[in-house]
Amino acid sequence: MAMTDSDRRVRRTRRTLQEALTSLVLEKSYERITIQDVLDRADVGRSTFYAHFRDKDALLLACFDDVREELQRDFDGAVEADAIFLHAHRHRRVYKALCGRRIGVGGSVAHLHLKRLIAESVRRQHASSGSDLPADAVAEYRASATLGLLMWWVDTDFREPLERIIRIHQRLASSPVQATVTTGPAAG
Amino acid sequence: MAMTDSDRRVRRTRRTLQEALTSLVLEKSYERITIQDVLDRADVGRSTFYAHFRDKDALLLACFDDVREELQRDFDGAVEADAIFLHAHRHRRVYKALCGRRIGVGGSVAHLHLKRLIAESVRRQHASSGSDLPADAVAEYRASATLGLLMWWVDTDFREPLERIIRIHQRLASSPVQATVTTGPAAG
DNA sequence: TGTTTATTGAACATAGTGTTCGACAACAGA
DNA sequence: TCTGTTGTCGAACACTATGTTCAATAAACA
Repeated sequence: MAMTDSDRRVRRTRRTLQEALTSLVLEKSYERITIQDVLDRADVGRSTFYAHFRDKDALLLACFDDVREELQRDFDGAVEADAIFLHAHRHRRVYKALCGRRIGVGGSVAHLHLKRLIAESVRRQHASSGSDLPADAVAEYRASATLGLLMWWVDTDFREPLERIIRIHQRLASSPVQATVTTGPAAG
Repeated sequence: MAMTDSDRRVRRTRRTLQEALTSLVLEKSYERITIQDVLDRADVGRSTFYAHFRDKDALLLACFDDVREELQRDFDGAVEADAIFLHAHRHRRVYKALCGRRIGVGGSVAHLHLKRLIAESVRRQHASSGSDLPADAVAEYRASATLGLLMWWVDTDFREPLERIIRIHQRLASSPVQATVTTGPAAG
């Protein structure tokens, strides 16, 4: 019940299980991975698994946890949502494993958490702009957009360089696709 | 093997199963619904289910199918992505059941299909605008954004009136949150 | 070193999946 | 209304995965 991180055995088991899941996700869809698969890959006893994690999702979250905390800190500092691209690039492997299309049908636990983080960042930005649009709607719209682009980047194996994807994001986020060329000089 | 719609029994069974799943999704998350649950609710034999659908996802898609075909037609006609809000409003109950947060952790089969439809619409729009941005990235960004807003609308039980959500979408899609006031007159 | 405690491995009950098959009932077409 | 067709029933089956228990063991800690 104690299960503190101070015990080397605990650290080892958790790490092994997390790595097993991470590597499995690169091979087949998260949903089709069974706990048994993880146990086999990790070579860890069944009862040991349940001593640490409630279920598969808990393990997935744990995989994502360290990385997520770091992202949280990055976001608390920065105002720009761009931070997430830097972060994803730094942790390419983890993002590839946990956020790509491989996981689920268009979504995942990690996906959900990422969106929440981005949405908060957007909400902070939007708060100071005094718009009459519903804040939640704006946050949801922009967070979904950014996350969509991020997922695309992940799924295309980070083909575009970091600087380029950030520039793409900035252009998409700040204006219509035609970029700074508007149809008219602020009609209305 | 025939299983034509001309047989009343076939129609009845399929309808019953679809309605069972739809109603169950309103009660608990799609992932936690078992085929057994559907059978119990529908009062349909196990073997009968497999005579019609390969698995749970196939049934879900069938639930969504009629509605999806209609949406496809609407989209083929319209250039605007707004069409989807009209459609969602017309089929509130289905959208609520199949697209809300209730289904999965941030995503679903229906979600994926919707995004695909929206992305195609976006791609058509974007094709004619001659931008230097990667078309896929733009499509993914905008489709995710629109879908995110749509999901928000669904999850808030269509609180905002149809006209309002469409206007919100247009403003979000066509410019920064500050709306039509740009930072400068087309620099470059 | 001795003590604590995480891990093991097997066993178990439970639950869901997907398939089969004979008996039955509902159907379409004449 | 009759007749042949065919969808449905329901029970049985093998199979896979889940989640829990417990005594024995091995590893870590201090």
